[in-house]
Amino acid sequence: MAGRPRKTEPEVALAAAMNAFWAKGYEATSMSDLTEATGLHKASLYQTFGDKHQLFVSALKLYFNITAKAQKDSRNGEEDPIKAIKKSVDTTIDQCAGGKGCLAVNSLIEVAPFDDEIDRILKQFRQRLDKHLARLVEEAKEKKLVGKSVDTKEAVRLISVFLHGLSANMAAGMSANKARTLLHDQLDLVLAPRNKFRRS
Amino acid sequence: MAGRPRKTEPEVALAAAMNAFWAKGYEATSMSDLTEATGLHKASLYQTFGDKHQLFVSALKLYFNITAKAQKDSRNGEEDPIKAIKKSVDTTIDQCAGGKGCLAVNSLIEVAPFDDEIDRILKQFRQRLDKHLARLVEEAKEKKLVGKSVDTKEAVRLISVFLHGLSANMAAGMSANKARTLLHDQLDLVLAPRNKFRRS
DNA sequence: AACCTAAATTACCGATTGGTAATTTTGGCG
DNA sequence: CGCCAAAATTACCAATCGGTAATTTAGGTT
Repeated sequence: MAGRPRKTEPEVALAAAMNAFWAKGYEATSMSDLTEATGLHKASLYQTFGDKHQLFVSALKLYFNITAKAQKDSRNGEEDPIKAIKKSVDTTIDQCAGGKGCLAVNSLIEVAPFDDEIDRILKQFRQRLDKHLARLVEEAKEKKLVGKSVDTKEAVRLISVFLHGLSANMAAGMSANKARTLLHDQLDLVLAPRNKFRRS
Repeated sequence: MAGRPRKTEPEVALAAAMNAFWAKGYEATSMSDLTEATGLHKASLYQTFGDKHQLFVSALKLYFNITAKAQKDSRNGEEDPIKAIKKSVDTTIDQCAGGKGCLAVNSLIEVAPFDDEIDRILKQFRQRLDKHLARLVEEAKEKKLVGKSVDTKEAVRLISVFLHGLSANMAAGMSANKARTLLHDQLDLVLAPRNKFRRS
């Protein structure tokens, strides 16, 4: 029934491939980069994961599962929703550290504009994270930790877009500490009670 | 003294090359894409601009000159520094419109991490734009249009990072209108008098 | 031990990549 | 006109790209 045993588990190889794409981007990561990263020969990669594009899709999905799990974990044992928000976004920052940025944001710029499937996946991913943040903001509003005047959707968007910007900067060398500092300032700004006096 | 007259001015070809890089990114833009875009044959491109990398450097520099000029123009005839800030960033948004994002931000993610020269150029570019914004914020503070408590450097960073995030989102389809709306909210937040009550 | 199955590996493919050398065309100028 | 310089063009290159077919190796099963 069983043939020759595999020397590398597909999950391990997929994680290695994900890291390769993460480090160099989709186009710049060649099949030979992937064989080197995974330890699998080219033909084995094709047999196990399909072509380069399918492998990238699988890698992206793995990235999302890892990210989603990290987000969930960051919530564990944290009652204060504000602190939960901070832990959540800090987790995101940590993921972007090391000059890599966020794989999702990198792909958003590099491949989503020319690839409908990737675009769909990334949109879905973004929506999931936004909803996660939105729930926390709503919770904070219910617990009066944040003013009613704060529009949840708007606040989430302002945070989300800011995170995209941080990822871009971290991909190009911004330190995790600086990113965290800026992010916390942004959170304070967005979640603070709004003053009603708007400039024209 | 003079040889055969050129049928395409180098500046025109360079602008076309810049648009090609802008539309597809550095890696994904092949020499044959560039010949098609510029109308010049491959060998002519090499003779005029050097290799692909040098051409990209020249294209980036052109992009910066165009951007700097647009920023300057947006200031003309505008007394109110706050309005000048809005016009300035709106100009940036307009430049990112059409699903292309900002060439500088795209390159920041795609090529800066692996290319010291590009990294240097982009850093310089960012600093220049930040200084431009900083001048306007300072001016606004002097004219009491913005509270003293606003830290100029910090405010500029918050705006700049946000712009990066918008560029990433616009590259993946966010409309210019939505981007403008978010950006204006961000400006209102950042430039509004800060409340001193910070959450822990 | 022989067999079967599936993973590993080798060898190969056409197309495209970035990049050059050699040649032809074109117009200004003496 | 005829020469010259520079742009245009053609033809070519090795290397690498993503992708496949054929073959070898290894281990569980009978």
